Amino acid sequence: MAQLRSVRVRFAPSPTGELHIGGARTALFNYLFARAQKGTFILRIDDTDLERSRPEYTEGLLNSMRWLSLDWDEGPYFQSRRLEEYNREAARLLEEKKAYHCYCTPEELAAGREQARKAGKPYLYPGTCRNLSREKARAHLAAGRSAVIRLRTPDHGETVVRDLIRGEIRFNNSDLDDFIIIKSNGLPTYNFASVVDDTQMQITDVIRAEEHLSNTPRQQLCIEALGYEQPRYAHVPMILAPDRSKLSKRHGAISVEEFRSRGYLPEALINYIALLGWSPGEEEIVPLSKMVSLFSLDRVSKTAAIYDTTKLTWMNGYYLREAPLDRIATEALPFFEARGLLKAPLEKEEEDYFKKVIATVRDRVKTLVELAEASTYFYQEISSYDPKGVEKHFCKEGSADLLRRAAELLRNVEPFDLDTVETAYRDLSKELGVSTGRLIHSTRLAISGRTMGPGLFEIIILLGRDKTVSRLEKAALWIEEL
RNA sequence: GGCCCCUUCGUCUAAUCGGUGAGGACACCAGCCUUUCAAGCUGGCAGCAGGGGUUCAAAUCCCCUAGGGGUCACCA
Repeated sequence: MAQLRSVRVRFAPSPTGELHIGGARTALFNYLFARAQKGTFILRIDDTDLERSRPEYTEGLLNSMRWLSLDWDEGPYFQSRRLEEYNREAARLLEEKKAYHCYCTPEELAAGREQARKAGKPYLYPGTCRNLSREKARAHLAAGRSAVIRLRTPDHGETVVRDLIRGEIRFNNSDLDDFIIIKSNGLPTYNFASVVDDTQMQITDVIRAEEHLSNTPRQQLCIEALGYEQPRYAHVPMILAPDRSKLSKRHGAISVEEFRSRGYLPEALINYIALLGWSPGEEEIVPLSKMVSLFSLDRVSKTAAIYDTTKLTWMNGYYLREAPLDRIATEALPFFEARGLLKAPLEKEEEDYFKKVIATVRDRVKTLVELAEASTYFYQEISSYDPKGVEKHFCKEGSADLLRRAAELLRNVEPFDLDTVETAYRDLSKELGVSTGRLIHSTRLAISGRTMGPGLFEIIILLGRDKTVSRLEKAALWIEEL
């Protein structure tokens, strides 16, 4: 079908918490759709819930979006600054008798619901105030009752939602009641505010989580009453927690900020969440720019996905290994600072060394937290030796001597470079009549405190002659004191 | 409970008008490589929720059952 209007989509979070991966993925899909269609991506903050909305959450939301490089073209718009729009539209509906004031108290409504529950019947607002006489209304007002505004919805017929992902979904209007569009505090409800904004902002495609599917007929009814054109809808599957329940804070790391602080790279997180509900085709490692050219809604699945950080972690390791060194250095620095290994800003020399350390260590870690952890011995003296390693490599006869001979060798070897040191080391092991492995393993433990890590000779060269020699001697002494 | 959506390896998914030994990725296991740990390479394990139809032929279409999820607020 020919595209008449250029595409306009929006991501409309409510600032009641940090951006979590479900929201991030909805934002991503909107972003991809907009970019793929050369359309406009709008950010709107749905902050009509006075109780729960916090400005600091808005700030966090924006930060997370920026960090993920989900840049938007318009906004952020704030619903709280558009209240006159909702009131104007509501007034028009009132005028046209498509909406009406309702004076029922929350207590009365709750009582009705309770009664329905007891009777095992579904509760629908009974329409008490639907055709209230002027006198009755005045009486309620005089009695100090406050009013809400409800939409007058059809009792018969059906409302059909045409969903780009799920096809036609039919709802009986008789199952829908006259729901509230303006609360007694004068603020619009979600279903109404959302619709007024979407129409006024000329949103062409509403792409959002499946949890909104059931609300869609209500919104379509609003749009119909307002006399506007319906947007297209696409409800993307939910992301569920590992226990199959709806994502919430109790499920551990689910906010973008948390992933960030746990040492995940934005490109890895983006790539991973894209795969939750969307399939790029053959290759799963897809950078954001590539995603744009590959993205289409008909490759979005209908099935809810359970998120599982195992694959994300693998992917993070991949990006950690493959990304340009400078980029990793930038991302890693805060983690090195947090461990007290470095303090920004770095001197030129410090920075060069830092990059060398990262280059040798990054191949075997999966997160930036691990990267910093695995780099400590390049910055700090050895405070303890791995106990299992001690048992294996330090407790054998002659271990201390072995290390002393190694120290002696390294003190004198020229030039102090990878090949020369390695050759000398192999020669030494022959001369001493021990396996090369034995010599290597005990050296590694002595200079890094660990049994695993980068190639030994890389560590030695990077650490430098002086530190290596002194650590070997220190270890020899330590063994003798055992 | 009413309404709505969904159901392919443990997890993410492919198989887009019915014809495949049901493909890939992560994880797991084994082997190779190797100074350790990773990485990499090779191989392996593992799935169409169940039951009925329709059809020469069903993961794919229809119905039922079961399971999961969502929603029914003066939350969004």
